[in-house]
Amino acid sequence: MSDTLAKKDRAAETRTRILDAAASLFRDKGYAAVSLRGIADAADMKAGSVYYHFKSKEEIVLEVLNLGIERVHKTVKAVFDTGKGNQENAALITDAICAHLETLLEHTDYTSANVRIHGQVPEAIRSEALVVRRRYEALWDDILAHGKAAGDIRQDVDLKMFRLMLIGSLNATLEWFDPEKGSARDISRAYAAILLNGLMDK
Amino acid sequence: MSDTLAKKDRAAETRTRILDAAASLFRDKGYAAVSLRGIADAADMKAGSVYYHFKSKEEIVLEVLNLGIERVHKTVKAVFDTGKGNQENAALITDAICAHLETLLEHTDYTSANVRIHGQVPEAIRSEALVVRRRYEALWDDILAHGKAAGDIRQDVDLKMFRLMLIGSLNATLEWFDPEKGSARDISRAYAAILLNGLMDK
DNA sequence: CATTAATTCTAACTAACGTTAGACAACAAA
DNA sequence: TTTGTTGTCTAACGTTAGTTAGAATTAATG
Repeated sequence: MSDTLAKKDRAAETRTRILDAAASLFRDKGYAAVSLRGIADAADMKAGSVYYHFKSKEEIVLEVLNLGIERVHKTVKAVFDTGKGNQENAALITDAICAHLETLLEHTDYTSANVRIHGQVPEAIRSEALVVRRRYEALWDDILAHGKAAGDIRQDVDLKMFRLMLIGSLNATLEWFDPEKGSARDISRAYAAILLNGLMDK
Repeated sequence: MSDTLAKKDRAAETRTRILDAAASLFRDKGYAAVSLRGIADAADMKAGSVYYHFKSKEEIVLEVLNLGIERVHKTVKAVFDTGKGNQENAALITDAICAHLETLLEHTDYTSANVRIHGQVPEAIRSEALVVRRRYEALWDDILAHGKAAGDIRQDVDLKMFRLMLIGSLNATLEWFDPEKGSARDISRAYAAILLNGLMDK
């Protein structure tokens, strides 16, 4: 019974093991620097066996990229859907920023792999991955439009540009983040405060 | 006369041609994806000849990285040195942001190569490049400290974190910048305004 | 137990990599 | 013209890359 289930899932589990290994390696070393033999090693198998589950390295990286975006997307969307009816916009946007940043820094290699290697993969892959990425950007456009409609946002801010800066600055934390020197939560709070209120006094 | 000079400089010119080619390729494709044959091609020579000027690929990338940082450093430092006596801090910081961003987006492949591949090079190289990078970060710490001393900066902002966010968000523009859709100058202005004043009204 | 299906492994292929040694060319000095 | 220096080229080296075909293994079905 659970045997049959386990059997059915065995291939899927191996697939996941390969993807996990790939995500972690891509995140650490970049796309080109990771070999299929390296991925296979980390997934406890031989290079040739990987091709039973994926037909190329590019297929693996595409799935890693998409899973990465989908995970942040889900988290941030949940925050927005929950809060948009009953939270102030400042609090709502702050929570959404925290959701993005904490997922990026703590919860999964997929998200950080996405950020780090998106610009390194072959163009055909990148443009496929862009489709999923655009959906996530659109979510942020919704969040910001929601705030603007309520009149809580400065009129002179270009929201497209703000969204680019927001996501860019959050993703850039990967380059220096060290959990020993400050929790993801603290960093999220500080980032949100600066993005919402700025640096200068008055 | 100018013959003798040209002769003396010939090796240096070739070196520069190699570095230019390498910077441009690294910027576009990442570190591992660029081959010495590719660099040689772009510099109009054969792969073996490159080794007359550099002893390894790592030596090339280290020089590209360092030249990249040094160029932004020089530009931003000039702005700071000129303005710190007679400019308001908001204007001074705005100008420094513009200097960084315009150098990054328009003036040289070296700077953008640095941003894109710093996380991809072998650790030995990265830690050498970090020395130069730290000097640039220290310049920004000076700029911000100068603003804080004048009382123009909000007391509750962690300046170390702000500096990380500032540089990170500026560098991230590389991922989407397209000169056809907006000049580097316009983007710089918009970024500075958001960083200094924030998103929210009041 | 025999058979079939689902995985994994072995072993190889071609192509490309960074690097090197030594022949060759270009040019200045003599 | 000969010589010496500087720079480039050719050709190869050993290694590793992504990928493939087919044998070997494992587990489920009859």
